Amino acid sequence: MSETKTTDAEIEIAGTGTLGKAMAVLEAVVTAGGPQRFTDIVQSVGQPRGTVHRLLSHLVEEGLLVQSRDLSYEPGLRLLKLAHRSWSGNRFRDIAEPHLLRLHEMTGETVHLGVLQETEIIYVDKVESRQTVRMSSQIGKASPAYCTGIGKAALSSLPQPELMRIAAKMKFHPFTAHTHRSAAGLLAEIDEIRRDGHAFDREEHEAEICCVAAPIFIPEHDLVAGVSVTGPAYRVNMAQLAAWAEVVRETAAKIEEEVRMRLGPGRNGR
Amino acid sequence: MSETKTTDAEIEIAGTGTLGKAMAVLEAVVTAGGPQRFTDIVQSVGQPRGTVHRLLSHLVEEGLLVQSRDLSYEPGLRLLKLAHRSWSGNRFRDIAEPHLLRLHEMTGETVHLGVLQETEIIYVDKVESRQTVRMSSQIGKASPAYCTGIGKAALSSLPQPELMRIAAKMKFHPFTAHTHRSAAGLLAEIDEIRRDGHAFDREEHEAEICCVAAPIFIPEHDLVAGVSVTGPAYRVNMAQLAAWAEVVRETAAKIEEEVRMRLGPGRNGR
DNA sequence: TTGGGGGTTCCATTATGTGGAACATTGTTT
DNA sequence: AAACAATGTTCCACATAATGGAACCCCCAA
Repeated sequence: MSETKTTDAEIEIAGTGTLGKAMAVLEAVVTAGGPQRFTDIVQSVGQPRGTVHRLLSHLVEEGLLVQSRDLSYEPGLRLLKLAHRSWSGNRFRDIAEPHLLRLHEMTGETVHLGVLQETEIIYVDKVESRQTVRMSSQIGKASPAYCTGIGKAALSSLPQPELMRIAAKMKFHPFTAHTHRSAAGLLAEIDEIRRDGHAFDREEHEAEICCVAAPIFIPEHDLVAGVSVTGPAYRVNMAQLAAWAEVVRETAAKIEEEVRMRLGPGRNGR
Repeated sequence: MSETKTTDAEIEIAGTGTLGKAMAVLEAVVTAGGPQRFTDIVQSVGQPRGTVHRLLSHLVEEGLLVQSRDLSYEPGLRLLKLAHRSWSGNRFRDIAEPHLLRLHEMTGETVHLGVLQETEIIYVDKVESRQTVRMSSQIGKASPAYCTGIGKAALSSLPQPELMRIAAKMKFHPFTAHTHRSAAGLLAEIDEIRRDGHAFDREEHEAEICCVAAPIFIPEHDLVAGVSVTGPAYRVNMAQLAAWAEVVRETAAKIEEEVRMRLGPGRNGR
């Protein structure tokens, strides 16, 4: 009933019934990055005050948010707990882990594992080089696909129509002087990446940060991902990155193979 | 109405209306630690098939779960993304971080920051010693309070009635030969911890793993937490831990102070 | 062909969520 | 001190959206 209406008006921000609204509120608070007061929240999600208030109290009861003494709302610990369990139970990450460690040993630099999710890639694991200032966990961080090594590598393994669909949704924010400004440039580079089997990030997302990445593509499990080796430009120049390209490709291939082997084909033909 | 029934049978797992049920389903899948089939899930949450099925599809639409080709359900990446943002926007962790790094430099061993949540402590940050096998993220992990250094330290800062309330809810699982088997022993130790200002974990949770911890108590923000230095028993003996006790206490004190300063009093009197 | 164990869909019923408006509280202005 | 504004909370008539038992549809094995 809810869908037969074919309402063409309020598409987009609808969200799935009640759960959707609750998640929108949760997202609003979490994304804000600081304590949010009731009125702030009402504004960011465009819902009536009464509704938002009830949703908030439900979220608090569930431990997804906490309300502090000054009445503002912040993320609760339930989210961390859930995420930890979902992360440590993730088979893909688990299979990839030893390969990431090996790649780290070979290169001495930071190694990332990321999964493509529409237009962005989400980091699911990381092996750190020494003492990077920011210590653990980029885990869960989302970055745009078009300006990261893993992102471009992952995109390159998609079938062309799918690539085009996703590219059409991208917004090309110019993070640095080297960031792609439009789909055209990206798509051209993707052709090269398909030919080479690996992608570079030449300070496209963050200045002074470069990487080489290779795609991991397992369509049977709807998994489009990638591995990368990242380092500061002053330490790893392009020649160095190019020299690592092969081991990165090999690592990706091994992960791909092992995932295929251990996870088997999704038994349902399509 | 669902509660006025006073059904004494399926108490417990009620949950706040629709959101609560959805979270129960989510929790069931995430906790299982592997792909869950529809029937499994129906069993673990005691809800009718129709209901569970709808909840699952909503959770999938929201990206909290994904359904794989073989029809089984697994955690989706939305959870990681949310958790990352909530973690990196966490002021307490942010304030504590430099102190943790300093403590790590002084001791050379792994440093943890954990928050008490009823009967368990949840790790919110970690500075790793070298290459521990398990790399990043214990972050989000929950461990029982009664057998961890941070847990006992945190408990020791609670007012007695609150301590008793929580102690009454504990289930004393004997992880090792040194684990407290009952509240009595724990409470006695807590008295000592109150006197000393620090707590030890003498292989009570995991064999061969010891730690010293000190409490961080900020009632104005309902924050009961702790810091610890952890190491393998063969490398850090009790004498070593005792020697570190003071810097651990100092670190805790500094974090406490800085949090008070930067977060201010919760402006509402009570 | 029959039986059984999944998973999915239907749909009448009503419990649940909805949201506008009144209310309470605190801080600011005249 | 009275009027005002801004913010959070509560109420409640209303209808939307969740409910859950039953029918349905596979695929597989006896």
